[in-house]
Amino acid sequence: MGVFPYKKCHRLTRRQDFVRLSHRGPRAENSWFIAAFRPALGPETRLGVTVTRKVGCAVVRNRIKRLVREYFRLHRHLLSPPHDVNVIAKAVAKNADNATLFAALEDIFGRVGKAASR
RNA sequence: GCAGGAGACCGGGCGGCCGCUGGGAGGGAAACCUCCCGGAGGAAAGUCCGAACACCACAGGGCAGGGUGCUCCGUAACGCGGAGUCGCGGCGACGCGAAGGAAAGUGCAACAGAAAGCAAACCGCCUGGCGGAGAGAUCCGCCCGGUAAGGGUGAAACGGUGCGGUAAGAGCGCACCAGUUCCCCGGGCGACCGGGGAAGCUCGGUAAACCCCACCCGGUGCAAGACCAAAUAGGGGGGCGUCACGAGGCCGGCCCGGCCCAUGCCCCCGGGUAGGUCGCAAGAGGCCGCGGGCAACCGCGGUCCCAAGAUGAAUGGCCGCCGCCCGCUUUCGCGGGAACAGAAUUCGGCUUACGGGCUCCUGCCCCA
RNA sequence: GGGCCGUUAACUCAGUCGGUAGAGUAUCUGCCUUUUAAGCAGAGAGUCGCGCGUUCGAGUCGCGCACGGCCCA
Repeated sequence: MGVFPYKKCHRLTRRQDFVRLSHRGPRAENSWFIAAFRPALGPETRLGVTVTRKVGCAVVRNRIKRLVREYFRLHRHLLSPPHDVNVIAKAVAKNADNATLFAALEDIFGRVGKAASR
C-alpha cells in the first residue's frame, strides 16, 4: 500500500451511512463547506462527499468532489481516532478557485480534528 | 481592403511526483502488492425522432388516438440525408419552406364598412312616374326599378388594360394579358417543364380550425430482464375434469368478441426483500485502394488503426518546459488568459451551447 | 434513466372557440373620522419567460430554447 491511498474501504458507500450522519452528530461549518462526522464503526476513517445540483452543472460538481477527495487522501492520517465524515459543499463553492477550496478544507478538517480528539 | 456565403477540420503538446479505475499476468491464507495495456465529447448535453436488445400483451376485425405529408433515390430505420421540382428572400455567392386537398362538408373573420361569401344598393350614375320651382334650358324632393364603371372602409370587396356597346352600366361583346379546367404534341422514372388548342368568363382567405385523402405506428424501458441468495413471515404455483348462464372480474385506449368463476382430483416446492453476479463493451466502426453512382450511399479487397465501462459512481491534484492569444516593455523579459462542457445499455440522426484557424466562392472599392 | 406540469401587474391567480389583457391583495390620491383602522370613490402599473414561424391579426396555434417544480423505478 502506498503512503496516501484512497481505496473503497475509505469511502462511505451506503445510503445508510449518509443517513446516520445526517441525523444526529456534530457538525463543522465554514463559508464553503459543512462537515458532518461521528466516530467510525470500522477501523478506517471514511469520507463521503455531497454536492447537490444546486451547486452547479456536472463539470463544476465533479471538480469540487475531486478536490475534496484529494485533500482527504493527503490528510486522512491526521484524523484520529477513525471517524466517518460527510463533506457537503455549499452553493457558493462553485465560484472559488482550487487554492481557496484547499484552504477551506484545511480549515474545516482542522475543526473536525479538534472536536474528534476531545 | 471591406462586407458576406458555403464546405471540411482541430478542440494544446512533452515530462516528473502523488493518486483513482477496467482488463491481463504473477505473488499472497487474506487484506493487498508488483508489472503490462487501456481510461470523456464534438457536442458525452437537451431527450426531439428512429432502431438494436429485453420483458409484457397479442385469434381476428372495427373504432378511437398519435405521427408524417412536393418527387425520386439512400438507409436496419427515421420526422434523417442526397439529388431535383415549385414558391419566397437576396445585386450575388447562396439561403429558407409542415410544399397533399378549400369546384366533399362544417366553422371562423374583431373594429371599420352599404355589403365579409347561395353576394350586396350607403353615396353616386341612369330610364320612367308623381309633386314643386322656373319664360325656358333645367333644377329640387319623393317613388317603382336598373346599374358593381366611380367614392369611401378594410388584411381581404367577385380579374387587369383598351375599344365597342348602353338610358346608365356590366365579360354584355371583341383584342391582348393573368388565372382555372380539359385535350393534343414533345422532354423527364417522377414532382414538373416547354409548345399548341378549346371552353367558360373568373369560380376569394384560413386545414400550425374541425376535417377529408394517402402512408406509418402494440406497450414499457437496462432501475428492461436473467441468475445466486441472508434475516423475517408462512404460503405459493401448475395441470385435468365437472358445474355454470349473469351480478362481478380480466383481456394494459375502447367495442364486437373471448376468458375466469362454485367446486373436485392430481402433481411440484418454491416465491421473494436486503445484498451479490450477469446483462456490460469486438462493430449497421474508422482508414486506404478498386469499382458503381451527379450525390447521399453501396459492393469487393486490404489494413489490424481504434474500440472507457463506474455503481455514493473512476478518468484527478501539484509542478516544470514548449506552443497560441492579450497587456506592459525598444529588445531581453514580466504578468495574465485559454471556450462550451463530464460517459451511465448501445447505435443512427436532429436540435441547442461554444473557441480557433483553413479552403473555395460572391458583391463593392483601390492599385498594377 | 424515463415522464408530466408551470412561467400573465409588486404578490396570488383568471383569460372558452385566435379579435382592444382582467380580478383580489398591496401602493398612491380624495371623501368620511379628532386621528388610525374599517368603509366609499378613483388612479398608477404588463417585452403575457425568450426566439422563430402560421394568420390580416398570437397570451391563445406550431416548432426550438431558458428557468422553476413534481412524479416513477
